[in-house]
Amino acid sequence: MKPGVSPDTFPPRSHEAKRVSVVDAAASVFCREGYAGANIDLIAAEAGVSRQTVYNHHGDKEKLFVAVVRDLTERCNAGIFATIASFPDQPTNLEADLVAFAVRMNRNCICNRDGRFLRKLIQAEGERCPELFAEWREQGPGRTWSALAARFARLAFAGHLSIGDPDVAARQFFALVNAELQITFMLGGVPTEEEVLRSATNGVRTFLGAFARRKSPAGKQAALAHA
Amino acid sequence: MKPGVSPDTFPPRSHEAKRVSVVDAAASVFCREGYAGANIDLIAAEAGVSRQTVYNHHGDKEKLFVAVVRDLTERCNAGIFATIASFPDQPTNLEADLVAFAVRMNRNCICNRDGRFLRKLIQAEGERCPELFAEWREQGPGRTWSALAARFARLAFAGHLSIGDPDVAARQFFALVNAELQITFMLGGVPTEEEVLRSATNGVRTFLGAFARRKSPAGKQAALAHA
DNA sequence: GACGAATTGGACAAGCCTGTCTAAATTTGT
DNA sequence: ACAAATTTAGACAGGCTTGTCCAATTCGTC
Repeated sequence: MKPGVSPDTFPPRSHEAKRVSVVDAAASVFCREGYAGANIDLIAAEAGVSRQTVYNHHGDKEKLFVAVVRDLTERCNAGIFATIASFPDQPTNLEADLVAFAVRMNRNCICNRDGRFLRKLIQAEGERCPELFAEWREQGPGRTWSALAARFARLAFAGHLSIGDPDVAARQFFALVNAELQITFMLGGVPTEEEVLRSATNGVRTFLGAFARRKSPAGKQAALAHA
Repeated sequence: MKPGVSPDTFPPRSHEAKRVSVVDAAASVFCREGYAGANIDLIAAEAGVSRQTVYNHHGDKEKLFVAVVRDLTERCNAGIFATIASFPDQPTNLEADLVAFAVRMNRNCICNRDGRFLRKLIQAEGERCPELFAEWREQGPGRTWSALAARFARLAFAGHLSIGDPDVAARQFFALVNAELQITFMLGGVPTEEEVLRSATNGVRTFLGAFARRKSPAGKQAALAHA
């Protein structure tokens, strides 16, 4: 019989599943307590395994930490690129499409578990492990920013935007869209769906105020008689 | 020493100076190593005092940490308000004045020692001490943001900007102006003067692209009589 | 059902850190 | 110069954590 239906206890897991459990629990504890304050016993308990299993899988605390950061980086990158794939290359309603994209990016990459944890680990331990986080910087921002800039450049090329430097525009887009969430992020909190939507709406509006083409390139925006 | 006889010179200079040394060293070590990883012996050595002196002045590690955060908050707030006082209320060249203001704010409040340390402590330990950082939130952002919003509202009232919500505009201004420094901030680094200037210039340009009055795009706005 | 591999729980040593204590040296105010 | 307060170095106990070892148990697979 399979005793895996009890919701309170851990169902039986494979070798690999336990490895993942340990990394997940370690991410949570490292974030909550900091590297020095993280306790292997607590990680083991939170993962539902014995302490010995943690050592069997990952060697020691430092190696476990590295595994956590690599894991989070990989998963976050996957989420970011998946979301970038949904960038509105051919928008029907530019403002609404960009807001929706910004909200997706927030929900799937920035505010979700992996995104919050990775950001906090980078902030807290970045200086302690220069080479590890230099690697993250190449793998993460180094690629995602240029991918995003390419999308904005395409929007501009198609006549939807009037952009000088696409890299600058991409960074400013995210700065604007998250402008009202900074303090929540700083304190490690999770913004509500309403806050995310409001910040994104305000941000996109300002972004388009600066970068939207004012001469009605495609014809649909001609309805908006501005000044 | 007779207590109460000389109310003007209560604390011997060296005594108070040592207290400050300890707080400064503690800020540095708490930031570098995290709260749990911070070692009182190291703090004492870095402050140039004995460990016992640390305990004499501040009681225990937790109290020392609280003293550090309060100290940094106070000093940062002073710097922020001093810089806000230099906000260009009557700009001669709006873009240049706003860029200069943004650069001042960065140099004096965000990138300096106190600003970097306070930000890192908030990010790293904010969740561990909710009441302490709730207090910071009231004392710091709660006041500085509304003061800044008031300055932008005045600029709008004077006809230099076309703003919907001044609070939103203030937050977006700083988001834009620091847009290109985010990763450096995240890793605890200090941007160069050139990076700060470039980010501020790009940010202000976009900000004005969204909020500058559109009536006279290329002319000198200072020529208009202020009503 | 049986066998090998993985897992568990607990004991264990070694090291580190906090916070206290003491006696000696130093500084401060008068 | 004197007396009180402060500072210092070092020792010290108590607690906690890491990483290892091991015997007993459970799991996966044939």
